[in-house]
Amino acid sequence: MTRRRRPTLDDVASAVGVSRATVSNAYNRPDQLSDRLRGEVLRAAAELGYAGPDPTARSLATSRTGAIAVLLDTSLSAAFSDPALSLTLDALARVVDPHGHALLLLPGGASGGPPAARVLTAQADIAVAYSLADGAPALDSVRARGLPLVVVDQPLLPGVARVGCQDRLGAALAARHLVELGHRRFGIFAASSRITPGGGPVPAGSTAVFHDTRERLAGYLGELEPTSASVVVEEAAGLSVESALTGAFALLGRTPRPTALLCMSDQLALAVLAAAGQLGIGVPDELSVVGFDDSPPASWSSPPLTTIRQDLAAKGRIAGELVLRLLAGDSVPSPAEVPVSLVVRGSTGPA
Amino acid sequence: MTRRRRPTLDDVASAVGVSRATVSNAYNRPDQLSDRLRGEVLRAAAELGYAGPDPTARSLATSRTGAIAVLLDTSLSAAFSDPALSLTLDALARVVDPHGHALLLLPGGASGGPPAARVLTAQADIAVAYSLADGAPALDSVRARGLPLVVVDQPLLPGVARVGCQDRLGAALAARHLVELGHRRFGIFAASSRITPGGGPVPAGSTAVFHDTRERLAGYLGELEPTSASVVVEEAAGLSVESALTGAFALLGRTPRPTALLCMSDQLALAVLAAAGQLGIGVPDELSVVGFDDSPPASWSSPPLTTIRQDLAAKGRIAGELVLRLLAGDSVPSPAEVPVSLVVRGSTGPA
DNA sequence: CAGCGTGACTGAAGCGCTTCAGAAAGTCCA
DNA sequence: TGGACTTTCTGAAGCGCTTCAGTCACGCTG
Repeated sequence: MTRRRRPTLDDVASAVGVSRATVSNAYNRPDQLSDRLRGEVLRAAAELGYAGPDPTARSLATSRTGAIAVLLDTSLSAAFSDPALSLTLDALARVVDPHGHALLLLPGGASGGPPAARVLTAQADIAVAYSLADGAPALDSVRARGLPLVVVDQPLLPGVARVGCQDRLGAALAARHLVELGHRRFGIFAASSRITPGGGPVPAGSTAVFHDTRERLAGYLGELEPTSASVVVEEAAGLSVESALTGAFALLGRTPRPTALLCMSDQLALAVLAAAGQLGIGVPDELSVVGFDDSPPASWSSPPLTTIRQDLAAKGRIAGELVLRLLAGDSVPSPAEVPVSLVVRGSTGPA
Repeated sequence: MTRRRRPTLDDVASAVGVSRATVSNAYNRPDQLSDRLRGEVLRAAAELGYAGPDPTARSLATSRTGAIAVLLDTSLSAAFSDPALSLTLDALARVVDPHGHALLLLPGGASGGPPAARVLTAQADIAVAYSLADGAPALDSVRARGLPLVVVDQPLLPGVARVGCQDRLGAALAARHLVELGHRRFGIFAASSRITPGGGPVPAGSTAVFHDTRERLAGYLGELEPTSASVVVEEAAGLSVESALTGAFALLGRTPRPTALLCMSDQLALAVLAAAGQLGIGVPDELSVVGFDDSPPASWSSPPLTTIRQDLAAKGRIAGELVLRLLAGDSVPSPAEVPVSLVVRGSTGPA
């Protein structure tokens, strides 16, 4: 099979005996030519095996690629084992899809985000960054290219559109709930939040590189500190379920054991539930656990998880709308935040 | 802020006083010019705010986009709630990433795959189809464009690279295991396998549109039929956890209740475990359950799941290698299959 | 019948880059 | 010292498409 050169617009044009522009119009502006001629063009195209304008060439001419670069902090499997990401991205995709935009995934590496070079050579009209660490090099590349940018759950940057959630408030709600239940010994469980993931106890005053971690921590502490309750902070070593479990065991092994655990995500909270189960610690009798996100698995666990609900689908949808507006040339919209609320289920009880 | 036209290669060239080709070489073939000049070029580029060759223009000139279109059967959230997909895609990404390829996600719609138009306009060098229904229109579009294609868990098509697993054998192993444990009343639990998802009992002799479902069913039945055991087949209505649960309840509500359930994925098996738990049916005492895939959650459940292991990461890696070979111009490699094996854990026992 | 609006189609100028066959200028060795 | 190489850089031809300013012919109006 000699792989003949794919036919081009010109081939179709000369086959029909019209100009190249006319064939282009047949595909892109049907109103610009008579139905008769258009039919003829399409027929000739089919005969020649011409599948429509080459996407790349079209992109060059229109300076539109139809792709949205999604900058992720981690590998794909790690990223998608987080239901919150899946939901958010799905909602985003649903918004932009009807406008012909697909998602180009740029997974992160060791540096905490996609390599700069990848971003520079990615074919995309706009970038969406999802919970990248502060100062990730990928963000500089986006800027260098002059690509519009939407950030999700990240600090607000000048000239950048942003959507997030009321992290601090949510954390405060969670903490207040536990305080009101009479708890005095607290543990806070964070995902890996330092660039070099080691995990373990987090010394007071250290600063996370992730915006949401920082904010939630501030929310928890803001509520707890006035009560003079005891607080320990533990950080998971990585993003895997295994490292979450390890961290959970460490937290439950502290003496005196906290009676209430504030987890920065449902994933972490579920790991705590699993660990507590294995250790024979009764939830909520001996231990109260609060999650964050209210992702679907939160309601399936036993006991079902008390958590902070944020509307992840709405967050994704908003991100999608920001993308569309930026792409339409609107000026950078003001940052948006989805509201949070406390959802009390079965994993919390009186101290 | 007047958004000045982005600088181009030419701008840099004339700023330095060299030809356009030299600037191009400075980026793509450093050996083609002296280090001194290259440094000068890069410096001028930085000064002008030139972030490197425009990806689209480069693609047009090289006829390489650096993107791999991933054709999915479902929405993103549905797709990524399946750990098997995440793992496979992650492994694939890791293989192709070092070669500069990113994944362009084309989620499926109602038609059971991405719309044909999306495929025709997607900027990609090659397509990877993951478990699409037979005859999905997206596949025709791929062919029409003359894009190379790698299919995963799909029937072999002429001129297409394929990787799958030993579905039929795996299913047979699972069934044999249960037969040997003395079971006589079987239930088979399939994911939604008809184009119009209704769910419910599956009449004997009906044909699934998904290759793996078909093969696994054949494997189960091939082992069970000679034993004259009773077999009922149930299909989930959709891909969500909810519909899996609904199907599980339906299956457990049959009278007489099957004592052994063969599930076509771990996800389905876990749903059965959850349903059994709620109904107070003891596993493995009153009910044996076997999954398929051996995805990570299979070993976390209680009881841990007996399942058919397939090396998902290997499958993804092989898919990635097929992609690279096709992209390198190799002729279509012969189809590959990852082996399967029975992993006996705690969810199966004597009848 | 002059004048004009309209529908249908075309010519040509890009979009920004890669690449290949040279040209120019050194370098080396006999 | 001169021919054979090398190294370094350039000119120009694409890559395949979109788009805009027209051209042309036609029918309509007053």
